[in-house]
Amino acid sequence: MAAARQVGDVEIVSVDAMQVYRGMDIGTAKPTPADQADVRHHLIDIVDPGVEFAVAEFRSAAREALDDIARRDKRALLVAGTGLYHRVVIDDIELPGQWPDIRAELDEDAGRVGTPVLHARLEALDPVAAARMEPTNTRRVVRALEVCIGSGRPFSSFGPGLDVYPPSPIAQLGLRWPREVLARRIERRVQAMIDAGLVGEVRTLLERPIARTAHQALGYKELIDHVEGRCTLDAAVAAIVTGTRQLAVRQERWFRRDPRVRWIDIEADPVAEALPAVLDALAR
RNA sequence: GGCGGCGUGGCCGAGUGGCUGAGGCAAGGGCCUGCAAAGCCUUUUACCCGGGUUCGAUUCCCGGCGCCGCCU
Repeated sequence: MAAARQVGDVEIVSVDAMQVYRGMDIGTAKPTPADQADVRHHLIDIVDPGVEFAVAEFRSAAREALDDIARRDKRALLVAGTGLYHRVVIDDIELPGQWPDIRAELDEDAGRVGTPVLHARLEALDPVAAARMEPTNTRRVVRALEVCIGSGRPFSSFGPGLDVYPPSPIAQLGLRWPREVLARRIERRVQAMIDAGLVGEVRTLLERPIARTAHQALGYKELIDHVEGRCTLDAAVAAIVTGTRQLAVRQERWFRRDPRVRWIDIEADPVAEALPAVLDALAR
């Protein structure tokens, strides 16, 4: 926000798997209405929580937003929380497509015979892909098989893979906090969300159907458990805090692998400490 | 004061006279091509203290300390 305000012709693009959902405001730490009125934001509130929404849909929406911004001679400042979504937006990753029937069958098989058996099947169809995943990782094994069977091509033949980082005109900055500081900030942030009425937001959300992706959002799934009587509020809050801490570590690890990211170690004030680098990147 | 129970790694929690120590959580390290705020892999750390029995005790006995429950 500080950078966008200062520069003027910049619009913010949220690259976040959960801020896309309407009605999930407090728990996803969405920019306030005031902030959104001040600087134009994209990809926030674009879909109903009842809708199944995933990386492919996100990418098309992101492309449209970026085109729109370019057409109006503005510049985009992407703010990323979701590593996979971010990658797919900036790097032209080939997404193989979906075969729901095959997938449903595979999911059922996984439950019945166990994922390692499916992994063995994958090994026969696509040894390269099989070697790249743990035999127990149901999600990945099922998806790889779904693509092999559905497309008739090995899963590993799609695109160069996420581990290749081609040169990009997009400057990437990563802000990094010391773990202990981060832990304390997360505790405060979660408490602030509760104080701001997150439980009520969850109750409202539950009045209508929620699709899988929205349902598993950190801060929401725990509070749904509480609201539906499966745990105390304190337990839910504690789970959100540790879950957020773990997410932050996973995010850092994900982005750390991208050699194109330039890291800025924050000591106390992210705005003061990162703003020069952001402005510098925008100046190019 | 009496009686009973308990005391295991950062936390919860099984268990055993030796075959080197279930599991879960947390923490550390890592993975990731359509659920990604999700999913998965991996690593580290013990048996309250003192004495005794025994070839050998975290496990049995005695004492101490601490905690919990019941009684007075």
